[in-house]
Amino acid sequence: MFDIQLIIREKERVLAAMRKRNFADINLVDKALELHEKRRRLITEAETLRAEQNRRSKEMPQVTKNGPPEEKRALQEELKVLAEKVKSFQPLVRAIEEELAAVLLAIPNMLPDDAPEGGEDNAVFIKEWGKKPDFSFAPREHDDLCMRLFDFARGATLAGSRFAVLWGPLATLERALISFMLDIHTRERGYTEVLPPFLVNRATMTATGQLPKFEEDLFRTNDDLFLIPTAEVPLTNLHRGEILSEEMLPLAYCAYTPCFRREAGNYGKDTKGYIRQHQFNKIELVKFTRPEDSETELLKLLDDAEEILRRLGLPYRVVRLAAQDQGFSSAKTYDIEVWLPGQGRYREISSCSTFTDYQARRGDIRFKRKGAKATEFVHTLNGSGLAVGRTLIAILENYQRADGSVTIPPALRPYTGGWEKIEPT
RNA sequence: GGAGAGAUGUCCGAGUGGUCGAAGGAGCUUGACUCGAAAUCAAGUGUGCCCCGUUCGGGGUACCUAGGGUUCGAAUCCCUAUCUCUCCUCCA
Repeated sequence: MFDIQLIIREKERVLAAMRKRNFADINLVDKALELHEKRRRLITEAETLRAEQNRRSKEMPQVTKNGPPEEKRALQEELKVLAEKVKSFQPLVRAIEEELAAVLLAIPNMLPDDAPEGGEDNAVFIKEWGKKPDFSFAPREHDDLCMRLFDFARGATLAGSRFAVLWGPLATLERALISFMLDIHTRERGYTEVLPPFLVNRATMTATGQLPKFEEDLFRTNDDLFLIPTAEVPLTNLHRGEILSEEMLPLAYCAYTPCFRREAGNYGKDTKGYIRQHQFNKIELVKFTRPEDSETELLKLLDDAEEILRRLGLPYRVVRLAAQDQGFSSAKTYDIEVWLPGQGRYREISSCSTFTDYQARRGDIRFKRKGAKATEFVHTLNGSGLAVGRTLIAILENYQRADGSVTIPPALRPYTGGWEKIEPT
């Protein structure tokens, strides 16, 4: 929910941010102002009448007890008319408020002034880590290795395109990665592990920003529940409608969940291999912070995600997304991109963002400072820590050997029953 | 799936048609006491919106799970939904 007050106070800045995002419906801002003004006028009028009704109504017990019956009847008649009038405002006000809410829900989050201009190609390089492996042979792509263990044909039989079955060592490797990542985040990085529902309702999807605008990206059930596209959704909604106390903050949660995405609009993109699936596993990190802490907490969260790649010895770089490439609800996003030698390029493996108070506003997630009277919205942050399937791909491609076998990174071996490699298939 | 009970403020909990934004308690804040803490005592302590004055208040309005309804008037009565609990049924 965009803050109408911000529009009133700083319309030009809001518009500038929307233009920077290359957001089409810029007229939403004027629409919001207009509706807000209309609503104010209506409310003022309706509440004046209502006050009159309440005032007169208070006379009723007195009149009933002591007054003559005619006086009571007269008062009743009068109040009936007033009540009708007051009630006639209800549908008008509600219609306007619904319209205004719809408009405010459709406006993307504000951007910080230093948000980089441009789109996908304008991401700003932040840093890189690790040494790209040197191969004495032409490195293969992940699905070219372990060919029999990635079973896209049977995935298609069972469900359709963009579904896969993993066999044997790959299934184990995926499971090992999940435990490995969760252990690091919970034991070393202070996150509380959560196992949330994988299906959520409309209100939950609306708070984090997937609804109402992006329904076509989601899988929906007959019961009007949605399969989560990321654990960000249930984790961020954990405190929806709550007032947290300042001492609780920052809160840090992590969760393993499968993620389900329609991938609408990605036809023909990454159709080969395990890169882009309708269902994939992800470890997600979510934080709730005071507004003044969100910047530093974002950097910490980013480092928590990077740590997984460092432990696994996978080379990566970090970029800051340009305005047009950023998510609708996000104010600032860092992507971690892992090196994939088979593809010969970096691919996104984690996206770490601050949503400032945008999701908190939509989900009514507030906190109260010690000693303060007023409540404030928290800031919410999240990032992948990491996308499991893509980590598996990165291991295969970076640790492949000439004979088609794959070395298991040492840090992971306690989780794979001590295996040191996956044999070629 | 069947039968019944319930949902009140940060928490616990009273309230069954008007004087209820809501008793009481806990918590929290401030003050007193104290070298300090604890204990004790006193005062204060929900949120959104609208209007007016605009350090900071004042007035109004709405909110007692949500949405409808009855009524001049609803936390209180009726209907629906959601959730929780108990019993039965079923189930990994």
